[in-house]
Amino acid sequence: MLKLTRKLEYALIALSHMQQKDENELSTTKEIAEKFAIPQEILAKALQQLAKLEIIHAVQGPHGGYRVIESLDSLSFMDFIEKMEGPQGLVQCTTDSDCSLMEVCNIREPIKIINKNLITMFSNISLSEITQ
Amino acid sequence: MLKLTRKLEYALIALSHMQQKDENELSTTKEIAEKFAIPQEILAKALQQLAKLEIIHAVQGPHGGYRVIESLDSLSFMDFIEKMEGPQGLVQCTTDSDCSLMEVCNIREPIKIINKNLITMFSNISLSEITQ
DNA sequence: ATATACCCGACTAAAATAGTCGTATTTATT
DNA sequence: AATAAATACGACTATTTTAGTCGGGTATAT
Repeated sequence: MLKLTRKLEYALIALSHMQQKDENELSTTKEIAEKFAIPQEILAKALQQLAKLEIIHAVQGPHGGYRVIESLDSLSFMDFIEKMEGPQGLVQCTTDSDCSLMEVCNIREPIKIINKNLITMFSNISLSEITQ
Repeated sequence: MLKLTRKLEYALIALSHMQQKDENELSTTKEIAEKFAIPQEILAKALQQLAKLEIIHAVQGPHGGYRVIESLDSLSFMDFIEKMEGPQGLVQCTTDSDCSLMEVCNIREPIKIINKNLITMFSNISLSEITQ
């Protein structure tokens, strides 16, 4: 219920792994999948998404692979999550604004505040703090 | 992914509703379900669980219903969540300690810290702040 | 007795998450 | 030019979690 998805976990693990390497050294899906015992196909998708988001750069062909593009300092954990998984919130009405209870709901405001605090907290964490 | 379950939402709405009332006034499942357009059967279960957890008190028979027992000041949002839904954490290894990655995982420590901060934040919120 | 309300377990449905498969594309190497 | 190593990507299936339903109980005021 408050758990990160595996996709996020795998992406973070991969980013952390790539971050350790030298500037121009590439990592392949296979290499990472084997090292961390992650299903290759699903890791592949996560990496493809990271590439599309321009968080990593992809090099195709033999001897290809991925490397981190942007400094992960400048990307917050919150932005990362939302780029990967879409808008997030503790309740539907923070992202959607079409909840059937809307009119009668008696916990909307307090929950909104908690939600805001949660998002603030995650926004104050840079990705590089996680991937080192 | 970071969303509260409906069970929690319904329970909070019901608690907030009951909290408005006088000390000894009872609320029935039907009354609450109708007022907030919540499926009666599922609300019933949530209320039964709250009763079992001794957060509310049940009175059976006609003219029965529920009322809040303990002051909701003394219960934290985190405890409430875990009483209702079991142990929570951003990743499995915070609650389970049997993740296959365990040995190789390179993001365990940083995620653990974030998790701890999240739990601390939720622990510093009292239920009464939400139900007023 | 009866009706109202809580109690509870077993079941089904729906949605979100996780994982698989097949095929295409790019490109270094031979 | 052929091959092989790598990414790209959509369609599919499986699993797990969440949500909701149903059917039968028990307690008790009237």
